Amino acid sequence: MKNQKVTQTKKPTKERIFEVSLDLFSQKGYDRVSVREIAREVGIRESSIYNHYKNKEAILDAIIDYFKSELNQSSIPEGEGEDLIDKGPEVFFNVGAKLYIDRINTPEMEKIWRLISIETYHNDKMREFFKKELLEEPLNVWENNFQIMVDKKMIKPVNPRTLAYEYFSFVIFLFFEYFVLKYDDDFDSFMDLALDRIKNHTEFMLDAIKIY
Amino acid sequence: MKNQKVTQTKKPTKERIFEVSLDLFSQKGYDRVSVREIAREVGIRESSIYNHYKNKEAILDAIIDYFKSELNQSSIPEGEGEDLIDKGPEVFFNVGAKLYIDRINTPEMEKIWRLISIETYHNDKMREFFKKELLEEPLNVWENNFQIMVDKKMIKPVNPRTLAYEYFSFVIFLFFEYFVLKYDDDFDSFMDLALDRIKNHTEFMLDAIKIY
DNA sequence: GTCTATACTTCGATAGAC
DNA sequence: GTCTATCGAAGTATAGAC
Repeated sequence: MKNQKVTQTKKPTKERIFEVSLDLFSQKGYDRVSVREIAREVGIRESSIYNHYKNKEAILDAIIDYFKSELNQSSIPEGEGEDLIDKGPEVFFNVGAKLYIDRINTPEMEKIWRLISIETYHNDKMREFFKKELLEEPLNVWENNFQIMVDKKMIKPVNPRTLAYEYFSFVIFLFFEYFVLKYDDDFDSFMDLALDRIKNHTEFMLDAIKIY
Repeated sequence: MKNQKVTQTKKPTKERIFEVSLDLFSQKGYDRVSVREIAREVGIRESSIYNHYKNKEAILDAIIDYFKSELNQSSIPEGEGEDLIDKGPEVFFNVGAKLYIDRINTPEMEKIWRLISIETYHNDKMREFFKKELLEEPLNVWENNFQIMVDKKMIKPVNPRTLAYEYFSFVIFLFFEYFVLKYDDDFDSFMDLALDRIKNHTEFMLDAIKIY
């Protein structure tokens, strides 16, 4: 409280650099944002940036680290998956959808998703992260779940890997459509746009695989 | 023949600039390729580039123009769509899949697809092109086709827009996976990778909507 | 921890000789 | 149509005073 006498709640400079960088990176991409620009927006000189971050890339790394830690917090608790499956495919699909949406729930996370979408295209580190953590790992989880459902005869005996692709490719498509194609068109959040579409998708899939 | 006396078939400089630029752009993205680099690869000085193209962006425009003209050549002849539908959903899906694959059949087209995938992220012109020509238009075509099939009671009465999304989101996903995530991993062509996957996808969809 | 000043690099593009 | 030479703008980063 000592340094915040009046109305102004002054954030540490390092935090302001983080926020401004995220804003700019997510709008224009890492390459198209200069250190000068960040400094100007923060209200300091470029050279001062280097008192807080080793270099420009270190800012990006900090953002991704933040993203990873947030992602871990919203993941499924170990072992709870199978209990959920027993409640039937409907429930499982709904919880699954909610899980994705929860990971994009704040403005910060939405910006970082956008940033990752951009940088996946020309940043090797980012592409590997996307491939492993955001694509292969979820695909494996879904395949495993479908396998269990098939084994328990809760759904038709379709190849679980195929089902995983059928389910998840639509999710990736939604991300692509929202974070790449529509990002500047309007300011609806991902949630508003995605909920109905995911509902249609899960209903279609349920109809396709449920046992009457 | 006058200038090609010996073994060397010398392409015009303008063509070589086109080819080299496409190579480099598709590997590294437009921004990360310099005019100097193009010139070096072609074997001339940077200033000579400007005798053939007004500026760097004009090279990119030429590539996209080439892409558009190639795309038009491989599209469905007007009016042939409905005849095809009458042959049943199986045939229609197969022809549809072949249509996509035909558009990526040459190394040049594959490179341009990759380039478009990259530039869609930060080039406004490119993004609009992708949205209209490569996303919305095909979605509308598929929706229309599904509508006809529903009307003719060839498939179950599912919302045709939903079906269009279900079908097409998988295709977009394949593109994304191949042109963005896997591009440097191996050198299989898109065709080799996609054929089986598309087959699984169309079989799943057929099973989901066909009337027994 | 912020500033001024500056080093160093790379970029797209042009002028003008040949 | 190619070359040499060069410009101006913009980028990242560092040194050192305060």
